[in-house]
Formats: sequence, C-alpha cells, structure tokens
Amino acid sequence: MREQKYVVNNIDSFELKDIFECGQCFRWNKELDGSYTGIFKNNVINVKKENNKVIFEGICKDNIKEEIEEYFDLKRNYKKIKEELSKIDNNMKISIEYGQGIRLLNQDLWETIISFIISANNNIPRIKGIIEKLSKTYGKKIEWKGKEYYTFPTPKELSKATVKDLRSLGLGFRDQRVYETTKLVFTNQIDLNKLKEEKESKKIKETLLKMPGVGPKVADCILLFSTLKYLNVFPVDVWVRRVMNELYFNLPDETKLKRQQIENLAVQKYGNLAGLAQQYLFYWKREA
DNA sequence: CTGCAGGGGTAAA
DNA sequence: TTTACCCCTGCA
Repeated sequence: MREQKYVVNNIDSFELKDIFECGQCFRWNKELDGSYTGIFKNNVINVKKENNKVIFEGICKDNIKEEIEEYFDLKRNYKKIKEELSKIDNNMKISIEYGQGIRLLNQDLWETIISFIISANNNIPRIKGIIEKLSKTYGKKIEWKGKEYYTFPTPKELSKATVKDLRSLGLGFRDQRVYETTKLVFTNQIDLNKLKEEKESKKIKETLLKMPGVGPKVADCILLFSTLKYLNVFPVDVWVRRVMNELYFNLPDETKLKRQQIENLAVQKYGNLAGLAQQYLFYWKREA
C-alpha cells in the first residue's frame, strides 16, 4: 500500500461524467472540485481531468500504471470502435456524439456479480448505499488523506453475513439471493477462476444464471462490465427496451417488443459491439 | 402530513 | 405470462 500517481497526456475518449455516470459502476463519487474518487480492488483512486490530461492518484497496492490501464480499459481503441458504430445508423451516430467519453470499466468479477444482483428492481442511489454499507461492514479499511474507504468484501468476508444481517443493511428481498450466491462462490461450487478461463460467452452465461438473483439482464451486465468484458452481449432493461422500441419501431408502447426479441435484433444490428452500442444509446436517452 | 406508485429484474405461481 | 417482492423517494 503506497501513495502513487499516474498521468496520461493526450487521452482519447475519456470523460469522467460519461464513465462514472453511465450506470456501469456504483463506487465512484464526485468531489467538490469535479474530480471523482472511488475504490476498486485494494485501491483508492482520485481521477481528475485537465484539458486532455488525466491525473490518477491515490493508494495503490501494485503498480498504478498497470492497475489503471487495466481498470479503465485504456488499451482498447475506442476511437475506432466509435467510427465503426457510427456508420451503422443515425441513432448510433447521435448517441456516440453525446457519450463520446464513455469507457467500459474492467471491474472485479465477484464485485460485479453481487452489485448487479442488488441492482434488481432498485434505483442507483439506493444500490450505492447498500454496496457502501456492505463494504463498510465486511470489507477492509483503507485510509487516504484523512478519509476512510472500504474495499468490497471478498466471498470469504461476505460469507460471514447471515440473511438477517443482510436484511438489516437494507438489501430487502435481495438478501437471500446475495446470501446463496455468496455461499456458492465461497464453497467453490461455482469457481470464478475457472469461469474466467472459459472462452464462450454463452457458456459463461449459463453458469452465471445458476446463481440466485442472476437472470438474463444481470448476467449480461456481468459479462459486459466486469473483467470478462464480452462486448457482444446486450443487456435489456426497461429503459433499453423503451429506447429500442421508440427508435426503431416508433412504438410508444414498450410492451410491443419483448426482451429476447430486442436482444436478438441488437446483436444482429451491432454484432460484436452490441454491448457498447447499448451503453451509448442508454446513456444518451436517459440523460436527455 | 398520509398515501401511493414505481424503480437498470428475478423467481415462483 | 403474470405477480409479489424490500425499501426509499417523489409527488399528489
């Protein structure tokens, strides 16, 4: 654990608001000066943007450059991806202009699984609050600049929580689901390391769906927002469904096209970049 | 101030 | 295919 700093000059496709408020993550908070501070793995990092320069600094266990490049997906060529997607249709073009600074974070698989189980039928402020309480209660404390931060609990750490404990932290009906899934992973009935080695997203999804609280939408979010990083999935929630029906079918009635149909259409339309297409569309329509 | 709908879904009927 | 679900917030 040491204080480190890493600066990237002339960065492309990187806007703090687009990255942290497009709905992919729950542990980054805006500071008074406009920068963001967040926790991932055993790192506490503050990110600040000045013109085309991005400054990362904070407490980092390993080499900060490598940690940042991995987490912020810095090795992927977003410029090229955006050019490709923009050619598909006008909706894509407009939404990409709007969210040009989006990057999909490579978040810890375990944390992403639990976070999105908690996200079911829930809103972002409350999801963030619950995850914060889980971390404060079962995670490890890291201090930086006089403030306390807490790492997301490991399967072992979280396995100490009873269903009742979880309920008291405000998880509501999701308590049982988090409890059961934690048990599955902690006891190695589902091995996350093996899951990472699997090559086909279909196979991984199959396994993810065995976890209580993980349905088709949550599974797709895990595939897209974690280190698994499968860009060929298209998570369909009520917003995406509404947007897709409106944009491509001019149907105000969101019950017209069903979840699976929309997913099929999207994969057909956006191919192996469907996941990113979803983020641009969703962010654009939700903010506007 | 009280009451009520609805929220980045899932599981069970 | 439909419905309840915990909790919190916004708004009549």
